[in-house]
Amino acid sequence: MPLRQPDPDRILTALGDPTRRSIVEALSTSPASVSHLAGATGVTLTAIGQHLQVLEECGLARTEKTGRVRTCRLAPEGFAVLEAWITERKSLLERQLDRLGEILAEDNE
Amino acid sequence: MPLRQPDPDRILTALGDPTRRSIVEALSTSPASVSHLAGATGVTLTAIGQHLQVLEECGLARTEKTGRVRTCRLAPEGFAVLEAWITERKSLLERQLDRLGEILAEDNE
DNA sequence: TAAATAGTGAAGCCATAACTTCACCAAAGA
DNA sequence: TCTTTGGTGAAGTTATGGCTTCACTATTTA
Repeated sequence: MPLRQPDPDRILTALGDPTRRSIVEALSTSPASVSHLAGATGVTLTAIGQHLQVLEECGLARTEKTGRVRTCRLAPEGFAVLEAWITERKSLLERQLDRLGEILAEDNE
Repeated sequence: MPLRQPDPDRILTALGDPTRRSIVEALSTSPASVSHLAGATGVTLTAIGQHLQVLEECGLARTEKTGRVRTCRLAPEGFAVLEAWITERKSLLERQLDRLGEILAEDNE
């Protein structure tokens, strides 16, 4: 059972890896099995399993096993958290640029 | 001169590192010098320099040197690109969930 | 001018994380 | 039932990226 505790730190760490990004890319089209993902990324089943664990733990993916095949899909939670993080940085940054603008305006008086 | 060629891959790789995230965090409040960032992160000036290069190359930061002090600030470009990336994944994912909903609805007829 | 401060560049160390192999289990097909 | 397919777990290897040190340059201050 994965924790699925999405915080920006974990999420960004997870997305830092190119193979995991490939998995996300593949899953953004449609759900897929572990072996399908292995084929798509050119990596062993075991490796995919390990990556999936990371992706699940940070809320970027969800998986369920029916019979002998595990179906993997993206999860909205992680992406929502990540989006919120970026939005926050962007607004902080804009505030900075505004202040900079004010200072420049004052200097020109 | 850094390339400053922002693509999601580079950006996510860059943000995969905790120290680089600390730098971003620090800079989201206000611009800072290299030594200030070194103090804030508990890492050498050299290390900061290396991280800044990465952040600049992917359009997340910008720096300029006046006299002997290099001032570092966040750059909007990288964040815009990253935001676009997430938006894209989110919408692809929603499309998937919609399709899933339709299928479930058909099954219940 | 001397000393201190801010940063850069090269070179090397090292921990970690991604990956593999191997052995194994369980479901599905022949 | 035997075989194949899909996946898991443990254990080990290895490349890489983050960090350091050291030597150095360029500003700034005393």
